[in-house]
Amino acid sequence: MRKLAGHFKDWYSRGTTTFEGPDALTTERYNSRDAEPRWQKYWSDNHCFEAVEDTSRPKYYVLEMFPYPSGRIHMGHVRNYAMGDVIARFKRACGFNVLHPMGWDAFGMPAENAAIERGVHPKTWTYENIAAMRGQLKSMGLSLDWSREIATCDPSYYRHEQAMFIDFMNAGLVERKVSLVNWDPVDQTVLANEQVIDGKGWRSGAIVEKRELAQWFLKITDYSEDLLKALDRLEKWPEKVRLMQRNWIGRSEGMRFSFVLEDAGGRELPGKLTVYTTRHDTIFGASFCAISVDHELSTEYSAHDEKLAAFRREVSALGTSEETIERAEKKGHALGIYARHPFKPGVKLPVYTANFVLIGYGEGAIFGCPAHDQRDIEFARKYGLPVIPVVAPQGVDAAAFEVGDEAYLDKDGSDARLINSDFLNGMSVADAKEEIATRMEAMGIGERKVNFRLRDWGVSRQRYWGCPVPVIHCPSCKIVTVPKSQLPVTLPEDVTFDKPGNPLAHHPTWKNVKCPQCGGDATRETDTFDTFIDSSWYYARFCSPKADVPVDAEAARYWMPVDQYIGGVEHAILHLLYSRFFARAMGKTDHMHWDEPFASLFTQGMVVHETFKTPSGDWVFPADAVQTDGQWFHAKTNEPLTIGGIEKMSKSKRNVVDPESIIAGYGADTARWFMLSDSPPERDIEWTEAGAEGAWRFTQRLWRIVNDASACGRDGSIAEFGPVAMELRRVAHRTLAAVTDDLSSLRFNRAIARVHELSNALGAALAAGSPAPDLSFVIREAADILVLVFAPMMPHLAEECWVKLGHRQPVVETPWPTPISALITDDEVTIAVQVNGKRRDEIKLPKGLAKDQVEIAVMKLEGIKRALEGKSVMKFIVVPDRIVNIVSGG
RNA sequence: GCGGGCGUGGCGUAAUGGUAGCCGCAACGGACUUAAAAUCCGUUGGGAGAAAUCCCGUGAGGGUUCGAGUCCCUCCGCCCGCACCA
Repeated sequence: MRKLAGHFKDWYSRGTTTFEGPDALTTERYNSRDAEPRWQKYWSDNHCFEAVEDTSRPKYYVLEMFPYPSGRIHMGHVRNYAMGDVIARFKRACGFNVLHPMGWDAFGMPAENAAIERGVHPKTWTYENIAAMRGQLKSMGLSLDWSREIATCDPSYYRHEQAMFIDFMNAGLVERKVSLVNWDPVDQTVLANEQVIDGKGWRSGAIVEKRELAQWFLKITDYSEDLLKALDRLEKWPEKVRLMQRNWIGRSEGMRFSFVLEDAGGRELPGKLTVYTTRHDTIFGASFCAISVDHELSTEYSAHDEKLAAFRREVSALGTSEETIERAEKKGHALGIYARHPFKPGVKLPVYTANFVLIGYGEGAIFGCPAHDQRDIEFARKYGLPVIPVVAPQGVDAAAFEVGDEAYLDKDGSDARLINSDFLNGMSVADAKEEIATRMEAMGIGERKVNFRLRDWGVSRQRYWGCPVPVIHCPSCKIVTVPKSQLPVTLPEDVTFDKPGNPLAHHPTWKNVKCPQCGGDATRETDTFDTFIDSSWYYARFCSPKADVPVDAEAARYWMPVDQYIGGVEHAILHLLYSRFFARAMGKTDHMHWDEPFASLFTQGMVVHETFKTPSGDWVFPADAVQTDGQWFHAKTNEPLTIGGIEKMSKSKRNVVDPESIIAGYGADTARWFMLSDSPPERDIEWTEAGAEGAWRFTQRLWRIVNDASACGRDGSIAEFGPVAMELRRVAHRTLAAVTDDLSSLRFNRAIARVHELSNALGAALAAGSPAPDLSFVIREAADILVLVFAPMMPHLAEECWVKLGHRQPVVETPWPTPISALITDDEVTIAVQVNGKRRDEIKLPKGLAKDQVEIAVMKLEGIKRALEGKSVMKFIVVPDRIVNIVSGG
C-alpha cells in the first residue's frame, strides 16, 4: 500500500541516521528541518533582504502579486513566490540593489462571509489569517523585505487611498452615476456575479433582480486611447496579455445615427432611435432594430405592455454578468413600433427589445443585419425576419448568393464586394462604409464615432469589509468630501452581521455625522471601495510604506517601475488595467509620475492535481487516497475511487495539497525546486507525489555530491588540465552560462535541467574515485559553481553546502560567477547532413568552414553516398555550423 | 456567446524555421545487501531487421518552404477571462 501525502514521516525518522560504509566515509543526510530555520534566522538577524535606497547601485524591483489572506497559503502561492524569489536572489547576486516586498490584499468578501457564517469579526479573521500565512511564507525561505509589509485593511494604508480619491474627485476623475446591480430581494443585499447561480441568490435562493443604484465611478474611459496606445510600449509583457487588453478596451470606428420611428399605422412618432454600428456598410441588409431591455424605450413601453414587462423581468433575472447574458438564447419582444430605413423609402424595420443588446455599449441599440452577424441571424431565424445578403465574395452572383444559419463574415483583407445595396453595389466594405458615412453626415442623421468597449470603473460596494468612501451626503450641501485633516475615515468595529445588508448602513453613530461644510445633520457614504482599488497602487506604496503621503516622490523615483511583476493570468485584464489607469490618475494628481507601473510582466500557470471521487460522486482529498494493486481506495472507508480529471487545485474538488505539510516534511527547498522544475513556468504544473519525492531525492543527491567533492584537494598550482578534467570544466562553465541565461529569461525548468546535467557529470567524476590533482581541482571548482547556480532555487541547501565547501561568506553575500568564455566555445561543430530534408549522416567539422569545403567533406560521407546513389544533386544548401541539406532528384 | 491560450514517448517536458524527444518521473534489468530501504550503473517513442540500416511518428486535415513541433488556413479536444471572486 502506498499512501499519498504524509508518508514523508518515514524519511524523517531516517533523517538522522548515518551511513557507515566500509570505507569509513560517513555522510549525514541533509536535514532541512534543522538547516532551514537556521538559515532563515541568519538572513533575518543580519537584515539581508531589507532594501535601502542607494543611488550608487542599479536597482531591481521584483514583485509577486500579493495574496489575499484566506488563511493558508496554497501551492499556487508557493509557485508564484518561488519564482519571484529566484529572480530576487539571482539579481541580488548579480549586483543589483533588490526590492522584494510582501503585503496583504486584505479587504474582501470572504472575511464577511466568515463573519456571517461563523460569527468571527472580519478584522479578527483577517489578521489571524495574515499571521498564519506570514509564518508559512517565512518557512519558504523567501528573500523578502518584511520591514515593508503592508495590509490594505490597515487604516495607515487606506487613509492614503481616501486622500487620493478626494484628489481624483477634484481632478474630475470621479463620477457618480446610476448603474445596475444584482439585487437579492430576500437578503436585501447586492450580489456579486459569482453569488448569482442560475439567476438565484446563492444564500437565499431568491430570484435575482436587477436594480438601479447610484454608484461611484472612476473615469478610466478618459484614458481609453492612452491605455490602448501605451500597450505598444510594453514590450516585456506577454503578447497575449497585451492582446487581451486591446480587445478589452475594444476601440472601434463606426457610426452613430438615428432612425425615424413610426407606429404600426405608419404615423411618425416623436423621438428618434439612435444606434451605434461598425457595419454601416450593411445598412441595406438591415431587417430589424433591437434595443436593450434597459433602454429607455423599453422602460417606457413596458409601462403599458405586461408581456414586455414580464420579458424584461425574465431577462433581468439573468443578472448583470456579460457571460450569462451572451450565452442565453437570443430572445426578443416586439415593441410594435418601426424604424424607417434611411435609404429604402417605404421599408420599415420592426423594433424589438432583445436580451443580447447590452445597455453599456454604444447606444444600447442596434440595427440587425442577419446575413452578416451571427447573433442577428440567430435572432432573425427565430422570429422569421428577412435575411438579405449585402456582402459577398467578389465574382459571386448576387442573385444566387444565400446565407444559411451561419452569418457571412468577410475577413480582413478579403476581396468581398457589396451586393443588393443600390448605390453601394460593387464597392469594397471599406469604400461602402466611407460612402454611407459621408451620405449620413450630409443628411444630418448621424456621424462617425470612435467607440470603446471599455466602461467606467464602478468602485462602489455595498459591503462592510472595504475602504470607506470618504464622502458625506448633506441635504443642503449635497456631496461633501471629508476634510483631509479628518482622514482616515475608519471602519467602525462594533458591527454585527445578523441583519441583511451592509452593517455600515445601519450603524447610527458611525453613519450620522455633521456636514463639514454647513454643520447640519448629514450622513456618511456607506459604500466601500472595490478591492481592486487597494491593489491598484500597492506596488507604489512599497517604495515608501511608512511615508505620510501615499508615495514618497524620492523613493518612487528610485524604485519605480516594478522591473519584474509575476502573477496569474487570471489578472491579465482587470487588475493590470486598473493599475495602469491608477498610475495615470496618480500622475494627474501629482502623487507619482510613472504611467506604466510594470516594466516586465510574467504570468505563471496554475498548479493542478488529480481528483478523486467516490462511487457516490463525492470528492476525496488526495491524502485519503490509497493505491493497492493499481486500484485506488479511500483510506478510511475503503470505498473504491475513480480518478477524475487533472484540475486546478480547489477546495471544492478537494484536490489540494497543503504546502505547510509539504514544507514540514520535505523542506522548503524541495517544494520550491519541484514547483520550478518540469513544467515551463507559464504553463500549468501538476503536483504529483512522485515528482515531489524526486525533488527531495535530488536535494539529498546534491548534498552527497558536495560532501564528496569537499573531500577533494584544491591545489591551485595546476599548470595543465588533462582531458577528463577539461571536459568537466567545460560542463561546469557551460552549465553556468546556460543557467545564467535561463534565469535571466525566467526559464526555470531549463535551468533545473542544466543543474541536473552538471550534477550528473560531477557524480560521474567522483564515482571514478581517487581523482588526480587536476581533476580534483576541477571537481572543487565545479562543485562551487553547482552550489551557486542552484542557490536561487534552493537557498538553504546552498548555504549549507557552501559552508561544507569551506567558504566563509554565506552564499547570499557571494556574487554570481562569470563563466570563462574560452571554455564555453567550441572550435568544432557536429553538423547534420540531410538529403531531401531527411537526416542521412552527420559530420564533425571545424567551425566556420567555407561552403565549398563543407561540400567536399560531406560528399565523402558513406551515408550520403548511399542516399544519393543513382541520383543527381540539384541544390546544395549549407547553413553555416548548423546543417546541410542536399536536394536531389532523378 | 465573445476574447485569449494550450495540445510532442507510459507521464512532466526539451528543441534561434535546421539531427524531434535534452533533463526528470515511472518502468524494467544489473551492482551492493542476509534482506529491504537508500545508493550506483544500464535500457526504455512505434514498427521491420542478426546487424548495418530503413520506415512511421509532435491532436486531425490541408498549405508555405530546400527543410515545419515551430509559420498560415480549417477542424477537434482541453484550459483561462468576461467588468461586484481575488
